[in-house]
Order: sequence, then C-alpha cells, then structure tokens
Amino acid sequence: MVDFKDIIANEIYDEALGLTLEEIRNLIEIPADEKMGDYAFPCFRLAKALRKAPQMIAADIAARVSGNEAFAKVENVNAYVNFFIDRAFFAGQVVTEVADKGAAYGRSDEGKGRKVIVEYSSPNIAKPFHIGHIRSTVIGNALYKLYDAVGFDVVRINHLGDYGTQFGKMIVAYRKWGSEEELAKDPIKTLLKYYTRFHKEAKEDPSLEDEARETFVRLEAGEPEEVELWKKFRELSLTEFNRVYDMLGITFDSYAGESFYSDKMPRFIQELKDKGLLIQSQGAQIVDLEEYGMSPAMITKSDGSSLYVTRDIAAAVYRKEHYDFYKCIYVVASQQNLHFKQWKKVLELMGYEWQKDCIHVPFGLVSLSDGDDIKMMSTREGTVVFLEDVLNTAVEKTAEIMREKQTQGVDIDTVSKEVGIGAVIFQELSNNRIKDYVFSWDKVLNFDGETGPYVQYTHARASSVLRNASEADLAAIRGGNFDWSYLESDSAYALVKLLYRVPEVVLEAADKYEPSILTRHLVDIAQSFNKFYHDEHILVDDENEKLAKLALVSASRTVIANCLGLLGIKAPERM
RNA sequence: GCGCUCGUAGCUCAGUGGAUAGAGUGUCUCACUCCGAAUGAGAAGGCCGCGAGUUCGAUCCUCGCCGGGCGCACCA
Repeated sequence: MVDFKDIIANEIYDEALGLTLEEIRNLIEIPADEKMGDYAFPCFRLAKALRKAPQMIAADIAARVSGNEAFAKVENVNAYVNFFIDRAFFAGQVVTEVADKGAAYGRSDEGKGRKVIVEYSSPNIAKPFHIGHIRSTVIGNALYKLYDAVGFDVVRINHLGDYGTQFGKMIVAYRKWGSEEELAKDPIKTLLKYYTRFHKEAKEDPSLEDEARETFVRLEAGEPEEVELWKKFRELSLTEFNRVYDMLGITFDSYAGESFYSDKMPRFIQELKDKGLLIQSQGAQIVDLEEYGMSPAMITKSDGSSLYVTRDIAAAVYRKEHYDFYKCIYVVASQQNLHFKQWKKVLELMGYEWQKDCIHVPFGLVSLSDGDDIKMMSTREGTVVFLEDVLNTAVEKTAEIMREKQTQGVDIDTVSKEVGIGAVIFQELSNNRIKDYVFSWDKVLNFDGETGPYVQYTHARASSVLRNASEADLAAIRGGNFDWSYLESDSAYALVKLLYRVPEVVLEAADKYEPSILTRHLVDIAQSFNKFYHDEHILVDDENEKLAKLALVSASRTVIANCLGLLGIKAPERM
C-alpha cells in the first residue's frame, strides 16, 4: 500500500536542506487538528541552516511540491507545510487493500520467523487464580498474538510457580490439618484454607516456618513422600487453572515451571563458583552486587536449598540452549523489577551476552478497595477476588442484557461468554500496563463507552448492515473497484485513516510490549465507524454510492475482527 | 534511608519536543415511523503535582522538591 510519509519525504527532499531523507521522514507528523491536513512538515529545524525564517522555508517547500496524485492540496500555514491527501484515492487504496488481505490485514513479516519466547501467566500452584493473575495472563497472551502477527515464531511458556518453600508450608499444613475428601471437593479453595491457617498459626508458633523449610529441603532432595504430595497439589491445581484458561481461550506450548529446573541448577552453582562470583555470607551463598547498587543475589540459602533467582538463571540458560531465542519476554509484575535487574546482572557477570535479549515486561499492581482503604490482595490473608468469579459474573450480566434486548438469531449461552469474557479481557488491555489499579466490580461490569462490548457491538452492527445488503451487492464488493468519491465525507475519511494505520499500530504495540496501544486504536475505529454510521445512510438507492459505502463497512468489520482477535477477544456477528 | 514507578477534567484514563491538551464516565439537554439506542450529538468541566534548567518552543527531556504505589538476603 502507499506510504504517504515516503512520498512526502521524497517530495520535500533537497540537498540544500541539509537533512537526509530519513531525517525528513522522521520529522513528518500528523497534525492534532484535521483542518491542518493529514500530514505536516514543521520547518523550525531548517531555520538555522538556511538562515531564513521558518515561515519562508515552509512557503518555498509548499510552492515546490505539488502535483502528486496522492495529494489534493499542499499549503503552508506559518512554519508548517500541510499535506491534504486526496480522499477518494486514499479510500480506494485502503478499502481494496483490506478486502484483498482479509484476515491477514494488520499482519506483517518483520519478524522473519525468528524465535521469540513469551513467558506469562505463571501462577503459583496450590494458590487460587485471582484477579491479580489476569494481568500477566491476558497481556502475555496479547503479546504472543502480536508477535505472531508481525512474523515471529512464538513459544508460549507458562512458568508455573510450582516450587519453593511455599510447598514446604503447604505440605506441613496438609499433614497437620488436611483431609483427602475435603481436598477432592474443592482443591484450590481448600489448599488456600490450609495455607491461610498455616500463616495464622505460624505467627504464634514460628517453629512451623522452620518445619516448612526443612520439608522443602526434603522435597528438593526427592524424598518420595514429599514429592508425592507435591505432585498431587500440582495436578489438582493445573486442572483448575485449565478451566480458567479454557474460558479465556488461552493455551501454552510449555508448562515447564520452576520445578522443571530443579535438577538443572547445580551446574550453574558450580559455574558461579568457578567464575569466582559466589561468596559465602552468613551461611548462604550469594553474588555480591553492591558495586552495581543492588542488594546481593542469593543463590542458595543456608540450608542449601535453591531460590527464585537460582531457578531463573537455570531457566534462562536452558531456554537459550534449547530454543536459541531471538528474544525472551517475561511478563511479570513490576514488584519484581529488582529481581530481574539482579538476575540480568548475574547472567551478564557470568558472561552470557544474550541476557540483553531477555526482556522484563512489567505491569502494575491490582489492589482491592475495602471501604475507604485500598489494600493489596493477599493469598495469605485470604483477601482475594477469584478470576473465575469475575468471568462468570460478567457472562451472567451479558446474558441478562441479551435477554432484555431479546437478541434474535443467536445462542445466548455462546455469545454471552464471548461478550462477557471479552469485556474483562478488553478492560485489562485498555490501560498502560505499568499503571496500578483498584479492582472494581462496577468498572468491570460496565458495558457502555470505551469497552469490549462497545467494540463488539460495533462489529455486530457492521455485520448487520452487510446482512441487510443483497447477495449481489456482497459479491460485488469483494475486491471491486468503485467510485470512491462517495467516501470523501469527513466521517468516512476519518474512518479510512484509522483503518490505514492498523498495520503500523500493530507493530508499535509489539515493539513497545504494550497491547493497550492496539486497544486504544480499536476504540477509535469503533467510534469512528459509529459516527460514520450515524452521519450517513449506507444502503441507499444509488448503486455506486451503496457499493462504495458497503465496501468501507466490510473493510471496517474485517479490521475490527482482526484487532479483537489480536487481543484474544471474539467478534460475534450478533449480540 | 536508598532504588524503581506513577501524578493530566469530579472520577477512570489517552496523548505528543511543536499549531486551540483529548476520550470515556458522571451531571444537564437532544435524537429511534430511519441500515442494531450496548449508539450518536451538544453543554459543562484543566496553574497537564510544585519549582528551576535545556530548547526557537516543554504537559513531554534534565535536576530538585511534594504526594501515592512497589521493592530493598535465607518468600516468589
């Protein structure tokens, strides 16, 4: 498709300006106000070199470039050269491009098949899957889809938190107060009960903590009794997690969690020793990072058992050797910024240059409102909102709305899931991932305005218009060429521009590890479509006008469906 | 105390080294004999936390302060 910035840069370029083609291209901007054109070139930067007022330069350039078929008008306003695209030409380009590419519109091959690992979700086994876990899960899934869309070969890893002292605690608690029947009935909630009780009682009796650590040492040493219990907890948990993953439509290529690396650690502990990085301190073994302004990275505890960093080092090297990744993306909470900094530094000190290809993608905290108080969710305290409850409630509310509206021709059961769960996912992907937020039922159950259901509704509405068109019309708009001057109105044109930008927005979202960039753009498209829909009648009598407009509706529908797909959200035809 | 991070409309949040800082929500209006009103239009609402600096130009970059969040060795 045409690249207007390239065209403009080529038109403007002149040796006398003292800027390279690339520099000129980068200066081109999209004006905030549409009245100022579709693209603008500010001339301030040229003033010094040319020793001329920027306004004069702009006037010169505007006079020099003109006559390209892509532009309806080129003019200067003060220090800016403003370019107005030829609307009909542009609409034709975009609409036919979308029609040609269909589901592939927005995708590209920038990645050239290189391998990217995305590690995400990674819940702790034996703990509930709560609303806080949605972030890594949903952001990670969107990043997987985005990287896949821009041409990378993506491996999805669920790095389960299935190891560590917490399992010592769990085993101790189960042995003291557990019952098999209770566990079978509702595994996670029961395990959570034991875990909560453990922490309550450990406050009174600190020896429980020691007992838990010893138990973990035995687990890591492969003692059959401990291993068997651990396996049981792991299996029960996975069954429950998979139920949530199914609802969200998420799958993984690997569930190699922390335990997977337990037998791979000794090699690295030895390597750290050999490289003179490991020092003894208070009975533990650490890598001193003081000169880098960080607290030490603890590699083994005084009882000899491993820690988080130890396992992450093993995991990183394993992945490099096993997958030979181009990039390894860790979608993990910002609370662990320090951990990742330490871990990267240790890898660097070990001489693994590829650590620079390991990228921590952090996200903010989800907290709960408790009256006037805002507090962190705590598994230990038992103050959590279960993700499954949130999803189910959203689905129920959707079904209720659909019954009220008496939506025809759909299976409420199926569509309410697509819309309800889509609403929760969309909400999660709406804001910058780094922002903290307070969970709110009102917010997650609001389906008006900039929400998932709004975008899905727009898709359903476009689908409905196309259903109302005749078979002959639909056949005609598949790749047809029409009188695009019917798409020169402000609202049609605004929509065309947004559709045009989708491929670059997808790339940017992947580049910045920020799905919300796409979510926001999708909202803009939906708003723009709805405005177009209100401003203009689509199924008009004039055949040429109708076909041009239908082609735009069809393109919009395709793009909305594609973008929703990249976010991991369904696009129902009716709702 | 140190490090990281956030601070933009009543609330939730976009935004960019450039032209008059934008949405949604809430409040008040208006629009369904018309392709889906989970919609659209309008009104109202802003020392872009504060103070310096860099720049032709700063809400954006730098430094300092203030306020919130997170983290800082035997948890993950």
